[in-house]
Amino acid sequence: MIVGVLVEITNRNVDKIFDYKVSDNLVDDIKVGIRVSVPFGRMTLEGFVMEIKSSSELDDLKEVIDIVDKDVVLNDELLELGKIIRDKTLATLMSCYQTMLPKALKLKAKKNNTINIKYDTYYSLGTVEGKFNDNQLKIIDLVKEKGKVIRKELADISLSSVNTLVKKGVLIEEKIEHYRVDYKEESREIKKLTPDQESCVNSVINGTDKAYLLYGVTGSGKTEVYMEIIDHYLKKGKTSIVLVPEISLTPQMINRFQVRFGNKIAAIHSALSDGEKYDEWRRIYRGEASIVIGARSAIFAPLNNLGVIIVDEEHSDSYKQSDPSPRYSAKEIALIRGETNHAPVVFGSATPSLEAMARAKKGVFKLLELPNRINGKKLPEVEIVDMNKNLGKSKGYFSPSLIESISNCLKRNEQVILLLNRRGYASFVSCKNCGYTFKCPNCDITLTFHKSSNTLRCHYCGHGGKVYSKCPECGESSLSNLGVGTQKIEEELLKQFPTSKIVRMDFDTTSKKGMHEKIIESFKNHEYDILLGTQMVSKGLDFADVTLVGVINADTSLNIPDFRSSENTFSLLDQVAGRSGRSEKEGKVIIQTFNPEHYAIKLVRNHDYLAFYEEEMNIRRKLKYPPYYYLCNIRISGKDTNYLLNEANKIKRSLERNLTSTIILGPSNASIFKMNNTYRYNILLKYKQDDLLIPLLNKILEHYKTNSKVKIDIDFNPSQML
DNA sequence: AGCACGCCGACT
DNA sequence: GTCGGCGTGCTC
Repeated sequence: MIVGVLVEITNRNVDKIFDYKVSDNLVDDIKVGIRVSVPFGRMTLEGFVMEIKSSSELDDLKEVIDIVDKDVVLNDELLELGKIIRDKTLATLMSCYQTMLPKALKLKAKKNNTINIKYDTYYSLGTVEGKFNDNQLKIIDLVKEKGKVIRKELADISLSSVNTLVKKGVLIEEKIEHYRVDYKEESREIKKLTPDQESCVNSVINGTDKAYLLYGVTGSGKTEVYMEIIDHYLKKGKTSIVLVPEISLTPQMINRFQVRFGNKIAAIHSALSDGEKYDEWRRIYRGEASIVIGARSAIFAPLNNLGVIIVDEEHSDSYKQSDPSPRYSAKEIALIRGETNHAPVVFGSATPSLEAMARAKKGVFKLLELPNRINGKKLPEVEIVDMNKNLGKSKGYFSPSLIESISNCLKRNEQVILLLNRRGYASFVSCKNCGYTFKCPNCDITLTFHKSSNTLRCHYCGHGGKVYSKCPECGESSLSNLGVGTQKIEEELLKQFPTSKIVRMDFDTTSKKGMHEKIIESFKNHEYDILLGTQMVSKGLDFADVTLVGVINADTSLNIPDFRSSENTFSLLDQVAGRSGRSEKEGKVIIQTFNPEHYAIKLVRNHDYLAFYEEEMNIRRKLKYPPYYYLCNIRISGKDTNYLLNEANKIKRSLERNLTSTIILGPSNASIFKMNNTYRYNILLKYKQDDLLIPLLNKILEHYKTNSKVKIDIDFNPSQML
């Protein structure tokens, strides 16, 4: 027997199958998809068995040293899926497999993990013979009564007595696997669905479409729809995956699923330890959990019999992995797994991504709508405050209107959420007086400020410009790249409302484990009047007494150098607006901005997503952005700038020579041009369809794989390009 | 990823 | 004459 093994090195030079002989004593346990250890050069490595065969083209083979797993860790579906992801992302196959597995099962070049299966020790009765003392008799009686007793219980009597009895054969010791995560019994408390919700559920469970877009306003009860669909498949013996952005994977959210489905769920989130994640993985693998709820990587859950895949908050950019390769989109993988398992995929959002809505309009996804809030309440009234008119009056941060609304809200003993928009809070220049920002004439994105060269540059095409000392719009010398933090806002807020209780929720205050949850709980319990936070407060929170949402600065996210900045801004504002007035009391929203006429802000007033969609689509078409064109970013990095730029230009010329229908931009400096003493250039591709692109990029990667001076990273549909 | 091989510069 | 720099190439 010969096996083809993919070894645990994530490097293009060895990302291929190596053949090994299998000795007779291992033959019976060899399966495709298990891990084995093999000699590799002078090293001993682990690797996945990719194929089993009887002959090899080489005749001098080494032998497999040992088998690591009894059971398959990569089943046929995942093995195949890895190859698809490799082909789509141009990552190494090994990196694709590594991202599919929990840390405990990843191959380990070094002994970097010692995550073990946890066992509980139990005792049962053996042959009861001889004389016993009091402790021993107590133990024997207890075991006799219960049949099997956990070590901890016997330890209360005497552990040394237990040990003696084991030695004599009176007690038999047994280790039983124990999961670190515990789920309560389900209560199967099912809420009555509205006719709208019911119709959405029926469309999916009776439908024949491969994918659905559930477009439902904030508070319209999308989660209930998901749960009902899942329940339908559960009753048919089928399993489900629910993808949620990590930020909304809160204990409350998990609890909602647990209340309904009890221990049939497995929740995979960042608060779990590696050991807990491994336990959840095994429960899924063994079919003990049928509903997997988790962030991006949960799309790789080793479920059999997949019935449906839900992608909640579909517009979230967290579904795209951008940093370590493979740069995959969990949404795309959801469609692939859906297709192979004949399972529908349901994408849900109150502000769908343009890509999703465009596909829905084309009929690629079936559109389902929930136009009303579940409690019959209207969406909150939104007031847009022009901060240009508030200059000087309120030291910038709070308009009289916001102050008044907060004050009224506090008087009524209701609660306030304030959003400090800090997205991409960085290096763009804007006028403090009028809010003017510098934009690229070619790409219509905000230019980024480069301190070192004192220039403004476009990260898409490389267009550069000098920094002005005066604002070209209003002529004031008030250009700055300053920003504010939540701490500063809290101080200002306390000056205005000295008796109010304010809690901050941002990266700093939630970095400690459990703090996020704690802040939410205490705010819910009315220990605070005002919740002040960054993007974290915009999603999923559901507080009955919040009747005012204030956005302190709507513009920051509008100015980030990204063609999606308008989309992200509209989505953020509409989502955060949805936190207000979710229960009986009517809600209000105040948005402070320097750009009151910008469509991404103006259209939030009437929650007019569809008007925003139309307007933004026009821009995308004109500027050749998604969903009209696909993007692909090629990053070229290395230590030697001159050499690098020369190679980048060579790559550009090669692309130009071979691709006829692709637009090629750059090379331009990446926004963080120098990082860890390596320099980075970007070449950006825009294309509708180009069959020659992937083969050509593969050729380029092949050409540079032995060149240690140039590193090439390719990112299809990048969510951001740093 | 490691590790050896190999071909040029500065030393006992 | 040798030690050692790290560019290049290979690992079933």
